[in-house]
Amino acid sequence: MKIATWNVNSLNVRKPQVLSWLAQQQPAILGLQELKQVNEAIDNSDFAAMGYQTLLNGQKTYNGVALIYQEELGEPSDVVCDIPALDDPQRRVIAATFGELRVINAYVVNGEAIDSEKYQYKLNWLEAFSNWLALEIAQHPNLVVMGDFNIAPSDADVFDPERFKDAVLCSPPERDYFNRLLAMGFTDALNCFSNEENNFTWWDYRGGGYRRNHGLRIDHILTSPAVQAKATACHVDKEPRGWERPSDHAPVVLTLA
DNA sequence: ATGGTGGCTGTGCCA
Repeated sequence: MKIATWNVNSLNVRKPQVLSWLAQQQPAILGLQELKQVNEAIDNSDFAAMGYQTLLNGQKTYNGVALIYQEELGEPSDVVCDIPALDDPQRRVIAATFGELRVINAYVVNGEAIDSEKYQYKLNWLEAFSNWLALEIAQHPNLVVMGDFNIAPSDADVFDPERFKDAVLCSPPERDYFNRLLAMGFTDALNCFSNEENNFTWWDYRGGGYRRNHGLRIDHILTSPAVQAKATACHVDKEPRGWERPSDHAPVVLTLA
């Protein structure tokens, strides 16, 4: 059983690629970020024809997240589209329970630059997000938290650490929030299974980032201990990043026994 | 080289 996350940077543009990738990889659950569409603009029948159902939390132009899941998983329960205790008009989270498995899919704030207001919004957002995850991991032994975290956890996750030193995506306060999640008992699944250097998930469109492998590892899958015990692999699927008109992110895939 | 590209909007914003 595979669980995956992918920032598609517009579902409208990337939907054919998402459908191709679903057919190729057959994940049980796929978390998408940056739909950039409202729910009403998304035609679920394309997914249904392939045996997938959708849970959508869309937004016009920016943000927007979804969970795409195999219909044989049955009806999900406890669907949540907002972080409790955070008044946030931006559509950045969607969570649901599939049988015994709780899944949270998130598009963390980018933050732009550490001297910007958006960076403060990011830290406030991460505070509420981490508080919520502490409650969730206490309630759900089988929990997966995945998505675009917009945090490179360590210098090994950055193609040029000097260039990104103390910059947004890499600053100590952001990394502190990521480490806070690990301290709660989550495992960084990709980091656990792959010791490869340069295991990047995002490459800037600008400056030939992908061609030069100027990437960062900012998309993650975090597993609770009971889920991690069932995990047999976790990897970045770089193939779609090389397709025509790609997203700037590659999918990350967790395999469970 | 303080740039570059891409998506969506609306003549800029966001990543």
